[in-house]
Amino acid sequence: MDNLAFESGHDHQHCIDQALQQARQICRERQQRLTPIRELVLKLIWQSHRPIGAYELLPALAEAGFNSAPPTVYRALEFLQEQGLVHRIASLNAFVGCPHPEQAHQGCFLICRQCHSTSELDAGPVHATLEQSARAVGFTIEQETVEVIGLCPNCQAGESIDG
Amino acid sequence: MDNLAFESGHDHQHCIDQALQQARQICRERQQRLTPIRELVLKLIWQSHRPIGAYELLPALAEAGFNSAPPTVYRALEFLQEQGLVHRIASLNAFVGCPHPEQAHQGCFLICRQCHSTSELDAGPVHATLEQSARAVGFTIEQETVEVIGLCPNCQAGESIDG
DNA sequence: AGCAATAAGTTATACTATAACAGAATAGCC
DNA sequence: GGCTATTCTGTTATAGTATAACTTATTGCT
Repeated sequence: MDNLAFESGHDHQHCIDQALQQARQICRERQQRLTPIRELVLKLIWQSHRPIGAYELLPALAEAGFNSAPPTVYRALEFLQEQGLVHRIASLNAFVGCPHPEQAHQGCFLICRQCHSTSELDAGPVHATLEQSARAVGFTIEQETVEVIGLCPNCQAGESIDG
Repeated sequence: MDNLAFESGHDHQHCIDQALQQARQICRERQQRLTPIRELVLKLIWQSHRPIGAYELLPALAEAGFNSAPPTVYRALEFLQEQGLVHRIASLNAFVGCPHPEQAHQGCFLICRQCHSTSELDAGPVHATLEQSARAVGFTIEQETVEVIGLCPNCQAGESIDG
Protein backbone atom coordinates (compact mmCIF):
# COMPACT_ATOMS: atom_id res chain seq x y z
CA MET A 1 0.00 0.00 0.00
CA ASP A 2 1.39 3.37 -0.97
CA ASN A 3 1.24 6.27 1.38
CA LEU A 4 -1.01 8.88 -0.15
CA ALA A 5 -1.33 11.13 2.86
CA PHE A 6 -0.15 14.28 1.09
CA GLU A 7 -1.87 13.60 -2.23
CA SER A 8 -5.04 15.56 -1.86
CA GLY A 9 -6.92 14.12 -4.82
CA HIS A 10 -6.52 10.48 -3.98
CA ASP A 11 -9.33 7.97 -3.68
CA HIS A 12 -9.44 7.70 0.07
CA GLN A 13 -12.18 5.11 0.15
CA HIS A 14 -9.63 2.87 -1.47
CA CYS A 15 -7.23 3.50 1.44
CA ILE A 16 -9.89 2.56 3.93
CA ASP A 17 -11.00 -0.56 2.11
CA GLN A 18 -7.49 -1.75 1.60
CA ALA A 19 -6.50 -1.11 5.21
CA LEU A 20 -9.48 -3.06 6.47
CA GLN A 21 -8.95 -5.92 4.10
CA GLN A 22 -5.31 -6.13 5.01
CA ALA A 23 -6.15 -6.03 8.70
CA ARG A 24 -8.60 -8.89 8.31
CA GLN A 25 -6.04 -10.98 6.52
CA ILE A 26 -3.30 -10.23 9.03
CA CYS A 27 -5.50 -11.11 11.97
CA ARG A 28 -6.66 -14.29 10.26
CA GLU A 29 -3.08 -15.34 9.63
CA ARG A 30 -2.08 -14.61 13.21
CA GLN A 31 -5.27 -16.11 14.65
CA GLN A 32 -6.12 -12.84 16.30
CA ARG A 33 -9.71 -11.70 16.65
CA LEU A 34 -10.59 -8.57 14.74
CA THR A 35 -13.87 -8.10 16.58
CA PRO A 36 -16.56 -5.64 15.43
CA ILE A 37 -15.38 -2.99 17.89
CA ARG A 38 -11.78 -3.34 16.84
CA GLU A 39 -12.65 -3.23 13.18
CA LEU A 40 -14.85 -0.19 13.68
CA VAL A 41 -12.12 1.65 15.57
CA LEU A 42 -9.66 0.84 12.82
CA LYS A 43 -12.13 2.06 10.22
CA LEU A 44 -12.74 5.28 12.12
CA ILE A 45 -9.03 5.91 12.38
CA TRP A 46 -8.72 5.37 8.66
CA GLN A 47 -11.43 7.93 7.85
CA SER A 48 -8.53 10.29 7.27
CA HIS A 49 -4.77 10.36 7.23
CA ARG A 50 -4.82 12.55 10.30
CA PRO A 51 -4.04 11.24 13.77
CA ILE A 52 -7.22 11.11 15.83
CA GLY A 53 -7.61 11.26 19.60
CA ALA A 54 -9.07 8.34 21.52
CA TYR A 55 -11.94 10.40 22.88
CA GLU A 56 -12.91 11.58 19.40
CA LEU A 57 -13.72 7.98 18.56
CA LEU A 58 -16.21 7.50 21.36
CA PRO A 59 -19.27 9.20 19.81
CA ALA A 60 -19.06 7.01 16.72
CA LEU A 61 -18.84 3.93 18.91
CA ALA A 62 -21.93 5.05 20.75
CA GLU A 63 -23.79 5.63 17.47
CA ALA A 64 -22.89 2.14 16.38
CA GLY A 65 -24.53 0.81 19.52
CA PHE A 66 -21.39 -0.08 21.44
CA ASN A 67 -20.39 0.96 24.86
CA SER A 68 -18.59 4.24 24.58
CA ALA A 69 -16.68 4.47 27.81
CA PRO A 70 -12.96 5.16 27.45
CA PRO A 71 -11.74 1.64 28.23
CA THR A 72 -13.59 0.30 25.22
CA VAL A 73 -11.69 2.42 22.77
CA TYR A 74 -8.37 2.14 24.60
CA ARG A 75 -8.62 -1.64 24.55
CA ALA A 76 -9.29 -1.63 20.84
CA LEU A 77 -6.40 0.76 20.30
CA GLU A 78 -4.12 -1.43 22.37
CA PHE A 79 -4.98 -4.44 20.26
CA LEU A 80 -4.54 -2.53 17.01
CA GLN A 81 -1.17 -1.23 18.16
CA GLU A 82 -0.04 -4.70 19.16
CA GLN A 83 -0.91 -5.93 15.71
CA GLY A 84 0.87 -2.98 14.13
CA LEU A 85 -2.33 -1.75 12.51
CA VAL A 86 -2.15 1.69 14.09
CA HIS A 87 0.59 3.84 15.53
CA ARG A 88 0.37 6.20 18.45
CA ILE A 89 1.72 9.70 17.89
CA ALA A 90 3.13 10.63 21.28
CA SER A 91 3.50 14.33 20.57
CA LEU A 92 -0.22 14.59 19.76
CA ASN A 93 -1.72 11.94 22.03
CA ALA A 94 -3.39 10.57 18.95
CA PHE A 95 -3.52 7.53 16.70
CA VAL A 96 -3.07 7.00 12.99
CA GLY A 97 -3.48 4.03 10.69
CA CYS A 98 -0.39 2.20 9.56
CA PRO A 99 -0.05 1.79 5.81
CA HIS A 100 2.40 -1.11 6.12
CA PRO A 101 1.19 -3.30 8.97
CA GLU A 102 2.36 -6.60 7.53
CA GLN A 103 5.66 -6.37 9.35
CA ALA A 104 6.36 -4.93 12.77
CA HIS A 105 8.27 -1.66 12.57
CA GLN A 106 8.85 1.69 14.15
CA GLY A 107 7.20 4.65 12.54
CA CYS A 108 8.74 7.85 11.32
CA PHE A 109 6.09 10.49 10.81
CA LEU A 110 5.75 13.77 8.97
CA ILE A 111 2.85 15.68 10.49
CA CYS A 112 1.48 18.84 8.91
CA ARG A 113 0.82 21.46 11.56
CA GLN A 114 -1.91 23.02 9.43
CA CYS A 115 -4.01 20.23 7.90
CA HIS A 116 -2.67 17.53 10.25
CA SER A 117 -2.16 15.09 7.42
CA THR A 118 0.43 12.58 8.50
CA SER A 119 2.71 10.60 6.28
CA GLU A 120 4.62 7.59 7.54
CA LEU A 121 8.08 7.36 6.10
CA ASP A 122 10.39 4.43 5.88
CA ALA A 123 12.13 4.57 9.23
CA GLY A 124 15.19 2.84 7.85
CA PRO A 125 17.45 5.81 7.17
CA VAL A 126 16.70 7.50 10.47
CA HIS A 127 17.12 4.23 12.27
CA ALA A 128 20.54 3.71 10.72
CA THR A 129 21.60 7.17 11.82
CA LEU A 130 20.28 6.67 15.33
CA GLU A 131 21.84 3.24 15.55
CA GLN A 132 25.22 4.71 14.75
CA SER A 133 24.88 7.50 17.33
CA ALA A 134 23.64 5.05 19.91
CA ARG A 135 26.41 2.57 19.35
CA ALA A 136 28.95 5.33 19.86
CA VAL A 137 27.77 5.73 23.46
CA GLY A 138 27.03 2.05 24.06
CA PHE A 139 23.25 2.39 24.03
CA THR A 140 21.02 -0.42 22.73
CA ILE A 141 17.95 0.78 20.86
CA GLU A 142 14.65 -0.94 21.51
CA GLN A 143 12.06 1.55 20.36
CA GLU A 144 12.06 4.81 18.41
CA THR A 145 9.70 7.76 18.46
CA VAL A 146 10.34 10.02 15.47
CA GLU A 147 7.69 12.65 14.87
CA VAL A 148 8.31 15.65 12.67
CA ILE A 149 6.05 18.70 12.61
CA GLY A 150 6.04 21.03 9.64
CA LEU A 151 4.15 21.96 6.51
CA CYS A 152 3.03 19.48 3.90
CA PRO A 153 3.31 20.33 0.20
CA ASN A 154 -0.36 21.25 -0.11
CA CYS A 155 -0.33 23.63 2.82
CA GLN A 156 2.91 25.25 1.66
CA ALA A 157 1.15 26.05 -1.60
CA GLY A 158 -1.80 27.42 0.33
CA GLU A 159 0.37 29.59 2.56
CA SER A 160 2.23 31.12 -0.37
CA ILE A 161 -1.09 32.11 -1.93
CA ASP A 162 -2.88 33.30 1.18
CA GLY A 163 0.19 35.09 2.48
CA MET B 1 28.92 21.19 29.22
CA ASP B 2 29.45 17.52 28.49
CA ASN B 3 26.62 15.09 28.74
CA LEU B 4 27.42 12.67 31.52
CA ALA B 5 24.05 11.00 31.73
CA PHE B 6 25.34 7.45 31.30
CA GLU B 7 28.50 7.89 33.37
CA SER B 8 27.44 6.56 36.69
CA GLY B 9 30.36 7.78 38.74
CA HIS B 10 30.27 11.40 37.70
CA ASP B 11 30.10 14.34 40.06
CA HIS B 12 26.49 15.22 39.59
CA GLN B 13 26.55 18.22 41.88
CA HIS B 14 28.84 19.70 39.29
CA CYS B 15 26.16 19.16 36.62
CA ILE B 16 23.59 20.92 38.75
CA ASP B 17 25.82 23.85 39.64
CA GLN B 18 26.93 24.32 36.09
CA ALA B 19 23.40 24.12 34.70
CA LEU B 20 22.18 26.72 37.17
CA GLN B 21 25.08 29.03 36.56
CA GLN B 22 24.65 28.76 32.83
CA ALA B 23 20.93 29.41 33.17
CA ARG B 24 21.56 32.55 35.19
CA GLN B 25 23.97 33.84 32.63
CA ILE B 26 21.69 33.07 29.70
CA CYS B 27 18.74 34.77 31.33
CA ARG B 28 20.85 37.78 32.23
CA GLU B 29 22.05 38.09 28.65
CA ARG B 30 18.54 37.79 27.30
CA GLN B 31 17.05 40.03 29.99
CA GLN B 32 14.75 37.26 31.09
CA ARG B 33 13.81 36.82 34.72
CA LEU B 34 15.00 33.60 36.30
CA THR B 35 12.75 33.99 39.33
CA PRO B 36 13.13 31.86 42.48
CA ILE B 37 10.36 29.49 41.37
CA ARG B 38 11.85 29.06 37.94
CA GLU B 39 15.30 28.49 39.33
CA LEU B 40 14.02 25.99 41.84
CA VAL B 41 12.15 24.06 39.18
CA LEU B 42 15.26 23.97 37.03
CA LYS B 43 17.31 22.80 39.99
CA LEU B 44 14.79 20.07 40.78
CA ILE B 45 14.83 18.88 37.20
CA TRP B 46 18.60 18.75 37.33
CA GLN B 47 18.61 16.59 40.47
CA SER B 48 19.08 13.71 38.06
CA HIS B 49 19.54 13.00 34.39
CA ARG B 50 16.12 11.38 34.33
CA PRO B 51 13.05 13.08 32.89
CA ILE B 52 10.70 14.07 35.70
CA GLY B 53 6.95 14.62 35.59
CA ALA B 54 5.46 18.02 36.33
CA TYR B 55 3.44 16.72 39.25
CA GLU B 56 6.50 15.16 40.85
CA LEU B 57 7.90 18.65 41.24
CA LEU B 58 4.97 20.00 43.22
CA PRO B 59 5.82 18.59 46.67
CA ALA B 60 9.27 20.17 46.58
CA LEU B 61 7.71 23.49 45.61
CA ALA B 62 5.38 23.23 48.56
CA GLU B 63 8.26 22.45 50.91
CA ALA B 64 10.08 25.52 49.67
CA GLY B 65 7.06 27.58 50.64
CA PHE B 66 5.69 28.26 47.18
CA ASN B 67 2.27 27.63 45.89
CA SER B 68 2.15 24.10 44.64
CA ALA B 69 -0.83 24.09 42.34
CA PRO B 70 -0.19 22.73 38.85
CA PRO B 71 -0.17 26.08 37.04
CA THR B 72 2.82 27.18 39.08
CA VAL B 73 5.01 24.39 37.85
CA TYR B 74 3.67 24.42 34.32
CA ARG B 75 4.39 28.13 34.02
CA ALA B 76 7.92 27.62 35.19
CA LEU B 77 8.33 24.73 32.78
CA GLU B 78 6.96 26.81 29.94
CA PHE B 79 9.48 29.54 30.63
CA LEU B 80 12.35 27.09 30.92
CA GLN B 81 11.37 25.44 27.66
CA GLU B 82 11.14 28.79 25.90
CA GLN B 83 14.65 29.57 27.05
CA GLY B 84 15.85 26.15 25.96
CA LEU B 85 16.85 25.22 29.49
CA VAL B 86 14.70 22.11 29.61
CA HIS B 87 13.20 19.78 27.03
CA ARG B 88 9.89 18.01 27.19
CA ILE B 89 9.94 14.28 26.45
CA ALA B 90 6.62 13.68 24.72
CA SER B 91 6.69 9.91 25.01
CA LEU B 92 7.01 10.16 28.79
CA ASN B 93 5.11 13.37 29.58
CA ALA B 94 8.19 14.47 31.45
CA PHE B 95 10.92 17.07 31.45
CA VAL B 96 14.69 16.92 31.42
CA GLY B 97 17.44 19.49 31.72
CA CYS B 98 19.21 20.57 28.57
CA PRO B 99 22.99 20.31 28.71
CA HIS B 100 23.50 22.79 25.83
CA PRO B 101 20.97 25.56 26.33
CA GLU B 102 23.11 28.34 24.87
CA GLN B 103 21.65 27.85 21.41
CA ALA B 104 18.11 26.89 20.46
CA HIS B 105 17.91 23.36 19.10
CA GLN B 106 15.80 20.26 18.83
CA GLY B 107 16.70 17.41 21.08
CA CYS B 108 17.49 13.84 20.20
CA PHE B 109 17.21 11.64 23.26
CA LEU B 110 18.38 8.21 24.34
CA ILE B 111 16.23 7.09 27.25
CA CYS B 112 17.07 4.00 29.29
CA ARG B 113 13.94 1.97 29.97
CA GLN B 114 15.43 0.59 33.16
CA CYS B 115 17.18 3.41 35.01
CA HIS B 116 15.50 6.19 32.97
CA SER B 117 18.77 8.03 32.50
CA THR B 118 18.46 10.19 29.44
CA SER B 119 21.24 11.39 27.22
CA GLU B 120 20.76 14.18 24.74
CA LEU B 121 22.60 13.60 21.50
CA ASP B 122 23.57 16.02 18.81
CA ALA B 123 20.45 16.11 16.67
CA GLY B 124 22.46 17.07 13.61
CA PRO B 125 22.87 13.67 11.94
CA VAL B 126 19.25 12.67 12.47
CA HIS B 127 18.10 16.06 11.31
CA ALA B 128 20.10 15.74 8.10
CA THR B 129 18.55 12.35 7.43
CA LEU B 130 15.06 13.59 8.16
CA GLU B 131 15.62 16.68 6.05
CA GLN B 132 16.52 14.54 3.10
CA SER B 133 13.49 12.29 3.48
CA ALA B 134 11.23 15.27 3.97
CA ARG B 135 12.53 17.11 0.94
CA ALA B 136 11.83 14.06 -1.18
CA VAL B 137 8.11 14.42 -0.46
CA GLY B 138 8.07 18.22 -0.39
CA PHE B 139 7.60 18.54 3.36
CA THR B 140 9.11 21.47 5.28
CA ILE B 141 10.38 20.56 8.74
CA GLU B 142 9.66 22.91 11.61
CA GLN B 143 10.07 20.77 14.69
CA GLU B 144 11.42 17.31 15.48
CA THR B 145 10.60 14.86 18.23
CA VAL B 146 13.20 12.10 18.39
CA GLU B 147 13.04 9.90 21.46
CA VAL B 148 14.72 6.53 21.61
CA ILE B 149 13.98 3.95 24.28
CA GLY B 150 16.48 1.22 25.05
CA LEU B 151 19.16 0.13 27.48
CA CYS B 152 22.03 2.34 28.56
CA PRO B 153 25.53 0.87 28.94
CA ASN B 154 25.25 0.56 32.71
CA CYS B 155 21.96 -1.32 32.62
CA GLN B 156 23.16 -3.62 29.87
CA ALA B 157 26.02 -4.61 32.16
CA GLY B 158 23.55 -5.11 34.98
CA GLU B 159 21.23 -7.26 32.88
CA SER B 160 24.01 -9.55 31.69
CA ILE B 161 25.00 -10.17 35.31
CA ASP B 162 21.57 -10.50 36.85
CA GLY B 163 20.26 -12.60 34.00
C1' DA C 1 -23.33 -28.87 27.03
C1' DG C 2 -19.54 -27.51 29.99
C1' DC C 3 -15.30 -25.30 30.86
C1' DA C 4 -11.50 -22.10 30.19
C1' DA C 5 -10.00 -18.11 27.99
C1' DT C 6 -10.79 -13.86 25.91
C1' DA C 7 -13.46 -9.72 25.12
C1' DA C 8 -16.70 -6.15 26.43
C1' DG C 9 -19.54 -3.46 29.89
C1' DT C 10 -19.32 -0.55 33.85
C1' DT C 11 -17.82 2.42 37.54
C1' DA C 12 -14.46 4.87 39.44
C1' DT C 13 -10.29 7.20 39.50
C1' DA C 14 -5.47 8.56 38.30
C1' DC C 15 -2.59 11.39 35.67
C1' DT C 16 -1.52 15.41 32.66
C1' DA C 17 -2.43 20.06 31.38
C1' DT C 18 -4.74 24.58 30.88
C1' DA C 19 -8.44 28.44 31.42
C1' DA C 20 -9.64 32.35 33.80
C1' DC C 21 -9.39 35.76 37.02
C1' DA C 22 -7.42 38.06 41.28
C1' DG C 23 -3.56 39.72 43.72
C1' DA C 24 1.51 40.75 44.20
C1' DA C 25 5.97 42.04 42.61
C1' DT C 26 8.97 44.28 39.39
C1' DA C 27 10.81 47.62 35.91
C1' DG C 28 10.81 51.81 33.77
C1' DC C 29 9.39 56.46 33.73
C1' DC C 30 8.50 61.06 35.34
C1' DG D 1 10.02 58.43 45.43
C1' DG D 2 5.53 57.56 43.58
C1' DC D 3 2.94 56.15 39.22
C1' DT D 4 1.86 52.94 35.94
C1' DA D 5 2.34 49.24 32.78
C1' DT D 6 3.95 44.79 32.66
C1' DT D 7 5.07 40.50 34.28
C1' DC D 8 4.70 37.04 37.60
C1' DT D 9 2.27 34.29 41.08
C1' DG D 10 -1.86 32.57 43.73
C1' DT D 11 -6.13 30.35 43.39
C1' DT D 12 -10.09 27.86 41.83
C1' DA D 13 -12.01 25.24 38.54
C1' DT D 14 -12.05 22.26 34.78
C1' DA D 15 -10.50 20.03 30.42
C1' DG D 16 -8.16 16.21 28.35
C1' DT D 17 -5.83 11.63 28.43
C1' DA D 18 -5.47 7.05 30.26
C1' DT D 19 -6.00 3.01 33.30
C1' DA D 20 -7.56 0.01 37.51
C1' DA D 21 -10.72 -3.18 39.03
C1' DC D 22 -14.53 -5.82 38.88
C1' DT D 23 -18.66 -7.79 36.39
C1' DT D 24 -20.95 -9.79 32.54
C1' DA D 25 -20.93 -11.71 27.92
C1' DT D 26 -18.96 -14.12 24.24
C1' DT D 27 -15.98 -17.31 22.03
C1' DG D 28 -13.17 -21.50 21.31
C1' DC D 29 -12.38 -25.94 22.60
C1' DT D 30 -13.33 -30.56 24.33
